Amino acid sequence: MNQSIHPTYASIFEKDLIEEIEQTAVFKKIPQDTTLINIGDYVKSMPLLLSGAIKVLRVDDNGDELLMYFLETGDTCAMTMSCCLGHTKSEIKAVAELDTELLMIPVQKMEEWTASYKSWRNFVFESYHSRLQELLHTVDTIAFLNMDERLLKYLKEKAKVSGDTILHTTHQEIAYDLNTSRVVISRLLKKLETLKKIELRRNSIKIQAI
Amino acid sequence: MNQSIHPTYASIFEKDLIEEIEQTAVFKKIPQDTTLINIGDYVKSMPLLLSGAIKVLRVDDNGDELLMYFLETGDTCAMTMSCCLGHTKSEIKAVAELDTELLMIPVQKMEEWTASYKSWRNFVFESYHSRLQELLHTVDTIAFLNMDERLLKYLKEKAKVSGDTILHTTHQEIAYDLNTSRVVISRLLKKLETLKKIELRRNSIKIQAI
DNA sequence: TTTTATATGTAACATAAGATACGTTTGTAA
DNA sequence: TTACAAACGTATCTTATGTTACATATAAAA
Repeated sequence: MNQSIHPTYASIFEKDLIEEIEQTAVFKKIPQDTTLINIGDYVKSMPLLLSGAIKVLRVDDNGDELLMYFLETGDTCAMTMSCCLGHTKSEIKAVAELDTELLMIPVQKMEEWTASYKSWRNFVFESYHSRLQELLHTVDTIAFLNMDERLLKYLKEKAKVSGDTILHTTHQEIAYDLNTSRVVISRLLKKLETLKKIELRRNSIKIQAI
Repeated sequence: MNQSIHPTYASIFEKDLIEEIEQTAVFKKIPQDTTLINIGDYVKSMPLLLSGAIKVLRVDDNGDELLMYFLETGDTCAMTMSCCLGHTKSEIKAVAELDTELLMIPVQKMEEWTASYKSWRNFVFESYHSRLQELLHTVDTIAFLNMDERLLKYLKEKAKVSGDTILHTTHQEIAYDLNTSRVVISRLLKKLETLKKIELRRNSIKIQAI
C-alpha cells in the first residue's frame, strides 16, 4: 500500500499489528455515490475508513430501501465483518456518501489477528458494540418517530457527516433513504421551512441549526 | 452450581472451558413474565439460555415499548454481552417469555475466556453475528410491513417459541409488544379470524398454521 | 433563444392507523 | 346468584401518510 495508516488506528493498534496492516491492507479511493456492497454480495475483505463517509442501507424484496446509519472515519462496517467471519452473503447495501478512502483487510488476516492481537480483538468487539447501539437507534427512529421527526433527524445527521449545513440532495433522494414518497418529503420540507428550521433551494437544503 | 451444562454448549466449548463454566457460572431459574433487565441497569454478568425463552424489548422515553426478538435455548443476550464488555448501561429490557433456566457468567470471566479460549471467542462472535441479523429483521419488519403483517408474524413467532399453536395472551399484551393500541389489535385480529388464519377466544388465540 | 429534462409545489383523494367512546361478554369472587 | 373487573367488539372520528395528477420553476443542452 502507498499510504501510511491513519492516526485513528495508529493509536489503538499494537506496533506489530500496524506493520502487518501496512503490509497486507489494500488502500482504496472510492468516489462519492459509488456502491461498495450490495445485498447478496460475497465479501472477502473488510473496510477500515480513513476518510469520507459511507451510508449503510437495508433493502427489501421489492427493492424498497431504508437508510440505517452512516459510517465515518475510524469506523468499520461491522455488518461486513460479521458476514466475513460467518462466511455469509451481505445483508446490507453500502454506498459512499462522500469521496472516501479506506483500507481493505482480507478475511483470513482478520481471523489470524483475532487470535494473535488483543488490540484487534478489542477493535472488533468495540465495532460490534457500536454497530448494535447504532441499530438500536435505527429501530427507535422508525418505531417511535413520525416522518417529520425522522426527516429532521436525517437532515441533521447528513449535515454532521458532510460537515456542511448545506445539503446537496434532492427530495427524491431523501424519499429513497427514508422509504417514503417524494411528495411526502416535499410536503414536510415545506413545513420545516415555514418553521424556519431549513431553507429550500433547488438541489440543496440549508439547515439552520445542527 | 447444581446443574450440568446443557448439551447445546457442551458440543461447542472446549473441555477445559466447560469445566470453568461449571465452576463459575451461576444457575438461575426465572419464572415466566419476570423482568430480567431494564433499560439503564448496570449488568455485571451475561446469560446463557438453558431452556425457556426471553423476549428483548426496546423502550423509549415515553415508556413506549417494542418487541425486537426472542432468545431461545443456546442463545445468549448479545446486547447484554456488549454492555458488559463496554461497561455501559443496558440499552434493552428483557422479560422471561416462558419459565426459563439460565447460566450467568460474570463479566471478568468473559474477558479472561476471550483471551484464552478459541471456542469462547467463536461463540461470542457468532452471538454478535446472529444478533445483528436478528436486528436487521426487526428493522425490516417495522420499516417495510404493515401492522396486519407484523401482527401475523408476531403470532407465528410466539407460537414457535412456546411450541404451542394456542397463545395465552390478551389483545392489550400484543398491543404493548407491537407498540400500538388495543383497539387496532382487536380490529386486525378479527380480520385474521375472518380469513381463517386464527381462532379467537378469551385470553387465548389459536393459530391455524405456523 | 428554444428545447428538454429534472426538480419542486400543491391540490385532491385514498388508506392505514390512532383515539375515543361505549356496549357486550366472560370469568371470578363476594 | 349477583356484582364486578377484565377482556373483547365495534362504531365513529381524526390524523399521518401514501397516491395520483398536474402545474411551475430551473438548469443545462441544443
